Amino acid sequence: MPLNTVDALVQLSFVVQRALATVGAEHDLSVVQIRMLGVLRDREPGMLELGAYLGLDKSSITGLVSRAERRGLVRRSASPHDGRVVLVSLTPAGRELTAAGEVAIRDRVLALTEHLTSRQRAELTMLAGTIVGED
Amino acid sequence: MPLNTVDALVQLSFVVQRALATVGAEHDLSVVQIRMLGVLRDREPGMLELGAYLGLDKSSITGLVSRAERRGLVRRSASPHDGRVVLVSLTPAGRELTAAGEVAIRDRVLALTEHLTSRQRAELTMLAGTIVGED
DNA sequence: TCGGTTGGTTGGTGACACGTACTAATTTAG
DNA sequence: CTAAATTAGTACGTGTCACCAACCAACCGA
Repeated sequence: MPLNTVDALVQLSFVVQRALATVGAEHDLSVVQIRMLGVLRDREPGMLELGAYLGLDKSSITGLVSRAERRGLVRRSASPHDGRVVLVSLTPAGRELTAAGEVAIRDRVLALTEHLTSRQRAELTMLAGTIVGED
Repeated sequence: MPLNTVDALVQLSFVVQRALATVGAEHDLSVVQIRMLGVLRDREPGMLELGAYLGLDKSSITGLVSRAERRGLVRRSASPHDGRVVLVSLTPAGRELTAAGEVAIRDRVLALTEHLTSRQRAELTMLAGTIVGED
């Protein structure tokens, strides 16, 4: 019995999230932490700004960053421009782990599309890109 | 800049999950609870079986069901066939909430596809269905 | 310079997930 | 037909993660 659009998208999201969680578990990372590391790849935001990227309250960010900092993945530093702001950035160890996770996620997610032709994969990429409003 | 397949799927999953979380929040339901209610729509599983559907450990299910039970959404009952088994089913209130959530989720998720033509929507549904291995 | 705003942290609460340890019921072996 | 092993579920402790409210320090505008 074919799925309707809603069920298909919802189920797909669960499958992808499970893939992310599985990869994360191999490195003791939660999905949220993976997202955070991803954000930090090419940014050095303040706590509040980081929270905006992740859709989290600032008080949630404090703990998230503290746990990652305790593991040496991330670093807090003072902003030279604003004494209130705490900038967050990847440490070398964090950057290394991020790179490794990136590869693992790529493999795992691409494996999900193994039954698609490359044409279908391109089509899916385009459609997903439209929905998420790629720039 | 167009996204690659992996990023597109990952971002799409976050967008859909956020939609689910938003709808859930309107009814004080987490995404996990929404999933659980969805599973129970047409089943009356034991705790362990429910855990298998959700990919959760049995010890996680105890709390999940207890919280829903406390809210009157779900009911525990003894299995007539196996004295060890606790069957979980929706109460009328739970069924009502599930139906309301279903409509809200449909609206919210379909809204995500508003920039797609109906042909694209059908294509996306088919591709997603292939990935999740619809039966 | 003083009052308001902004950025972060702290502390409290609650959901959720896991592993371990335990009980009760069932099944299997001998 | 009992004794041992397995199975279903709960209880408890730990940790992540999310929120809100209260707070402090730094900044900014009048």
